[in-house]
Amino acid sequence: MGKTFLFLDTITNKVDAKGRVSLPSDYRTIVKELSTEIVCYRSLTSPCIEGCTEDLLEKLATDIETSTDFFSETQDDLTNLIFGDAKRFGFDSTGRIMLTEKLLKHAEITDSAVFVGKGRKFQIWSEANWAKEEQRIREKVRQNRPTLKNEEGK
Amino acid sequence: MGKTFLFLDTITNKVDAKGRVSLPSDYRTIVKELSTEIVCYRSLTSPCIEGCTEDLLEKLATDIETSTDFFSETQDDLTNLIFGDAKRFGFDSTGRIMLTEKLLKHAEITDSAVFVGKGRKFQIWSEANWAKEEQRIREKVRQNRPTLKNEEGK
DNA sequence: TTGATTCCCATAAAATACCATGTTATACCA
DNA sequence: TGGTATAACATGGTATTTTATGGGAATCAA
Repeated sequence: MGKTFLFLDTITNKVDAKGRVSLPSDYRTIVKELSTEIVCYRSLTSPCIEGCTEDLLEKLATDIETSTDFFSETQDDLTNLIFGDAKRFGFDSTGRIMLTEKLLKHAEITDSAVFVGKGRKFQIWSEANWAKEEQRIREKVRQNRPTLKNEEGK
Repeated sequence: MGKTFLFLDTITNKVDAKGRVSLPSDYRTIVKELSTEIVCYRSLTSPCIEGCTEDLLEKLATDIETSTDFFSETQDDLTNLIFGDAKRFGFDSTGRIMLTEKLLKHAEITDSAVFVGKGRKFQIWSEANWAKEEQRIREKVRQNRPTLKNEEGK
């Protein structure tokens, strides 16, 4: 069991004409420490990009393999959905990754990217969409105090 | 505890008149790192080609040997189908493989091949069939979100 | 021979590494 | 505590490498 690391904070960086963005330096530290890479994919539920370490996906692959069998339809659909959309992103010596057109479009990002830490994962939003989302979340919490015991309820 | 090796992303490459296709460079990297080879066979359930490293097929063979009761007779038959259908594909110095007529026909591929990462495996689709398949899966997810208990890590 | 497969070369485009600079954050010292 | 030196960072620009892909020569089988 190695060390664990959390993606934290909310950081806004510029996206240049080629789609390059600086990965927040805290995130880069995590990647280096774990000797892994960043993987990003379109969020299934929100107009944002989701990211995590390749470690985490690797673990997911193993879990899927052991909980479903080689020929199951579930395994087929799940793996298509997750791994087919995910892409590995390495950063150069200046710490930048190059997001793809597909991801940028899904998240409606043009010239600014907001990195939002989510623990083991993080998200990348456009400024406008993140402003809306943050407001939505805070509003929801104000009206309905969260509880850890019942997260699945809804 | 080595690096992780996952087939990711969705990449479309041309199939030229001779039947040659570039294997995505990420995939080639995996093959080189593992000192293995690519194996392809007709999907048992979809109009697509399925591929993986020879390593994985070996693992499947071992699994069958050591836990015959784990596999039903039907599944055992299916594995026979796979091994009988599977063929090794090496890529040339420019990174291309040459798919067989049998495989191309099964997947209805003419001039474009879509490589879809599935973690330990990948698939190769025609553009038209993949568009349909992706839509089917995303529609399914929209109506019934899969439970990925391990998505967050442990 | 013919038709197919493998290997090699050429090139355009895309991805990546590298360099330079202004800015911000951090460390250091009086 | 305040002020300055230093390091880290974000970001624009450029150079270099990798990759996909077309075409041709060499090899091989029937």
